Amino acid sequence: MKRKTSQRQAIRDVLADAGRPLSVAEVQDAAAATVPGLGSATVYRAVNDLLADGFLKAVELPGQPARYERADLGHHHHFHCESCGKAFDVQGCPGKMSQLAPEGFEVRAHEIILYGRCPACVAG
Amino acid sequence: MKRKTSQRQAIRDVLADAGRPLSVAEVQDAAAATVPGLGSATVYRAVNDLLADGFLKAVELPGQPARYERADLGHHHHFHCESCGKAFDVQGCPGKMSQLAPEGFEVRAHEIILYGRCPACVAG
DNA sequence: ATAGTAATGATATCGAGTTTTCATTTACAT
DNA sequence: ATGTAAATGAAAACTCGATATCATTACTAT
Repeated sequence: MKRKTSQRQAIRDVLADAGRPLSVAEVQDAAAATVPGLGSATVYRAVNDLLADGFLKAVELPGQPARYERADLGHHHHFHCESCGKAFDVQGCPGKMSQLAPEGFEVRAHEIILYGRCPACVAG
Repeated sequence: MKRKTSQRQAIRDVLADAGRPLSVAEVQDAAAATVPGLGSATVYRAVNDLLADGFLKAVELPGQPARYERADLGHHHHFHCESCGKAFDVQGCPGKMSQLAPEGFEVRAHEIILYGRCPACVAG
């Protein structure tokens, strides 16, 4: 049976409150503040369970380790800061992406990724 | 000094005529028809040289090995077939992507990736 | 034709992310 | 409190794309 542990609770909390997609390394760093000594294997296991539960969904960016965010966020896209490497959510979507595809292609989904610098990096 | 070999010629030809981004494995398969026994290390080396020459540019899709296509193609985006795994070019772009980003974000570039089934897989 | 050296191909190695192993710890039903 | 089985953490192993090594092949300037 499934058990509640401080590790899993901390990992879930970090992801629930992040407001942006986090990598396993980012989750580990953040959750280690609550649970010192937290191991990466534990984070991987917890994240995979949260994915299976449907609480998280994966955000894949080219050439990057997978990030994870709450599955209940609705349609949106992502911004990848080329300076600090963090990923952010961007609301809104131009829509009608399917029309870009040539005749004969069946579009099931789309992803838009913006690249640039986040506010913190623009300021710093 | 640089030398012309049948391998490099075949690799360049395959990429020049592909009409879509090819992975190293795809290049190897296609070029092996012209140059039997072609090794993957040779393809990696030739592709890296063509990148350095500016003849190719890399196309990165999430969770996929890098693909390569001609650098002279102009702004466009990509379609990834979830059935056969091939990548395709899609012309056109909704434009004004920068407006999606929240205040304070500096957008330098964007990528749009469509997912679905290509005509061959829809038919098959 | 020959020498010099870049290119090739088989193989080993690397590197980053992720999973597995396993001894130990710990949550939880009893 | 106790037993048992799930969870943890450290380390090893694994995956897979990409690079490096090295003996051999084969362009090309002479």
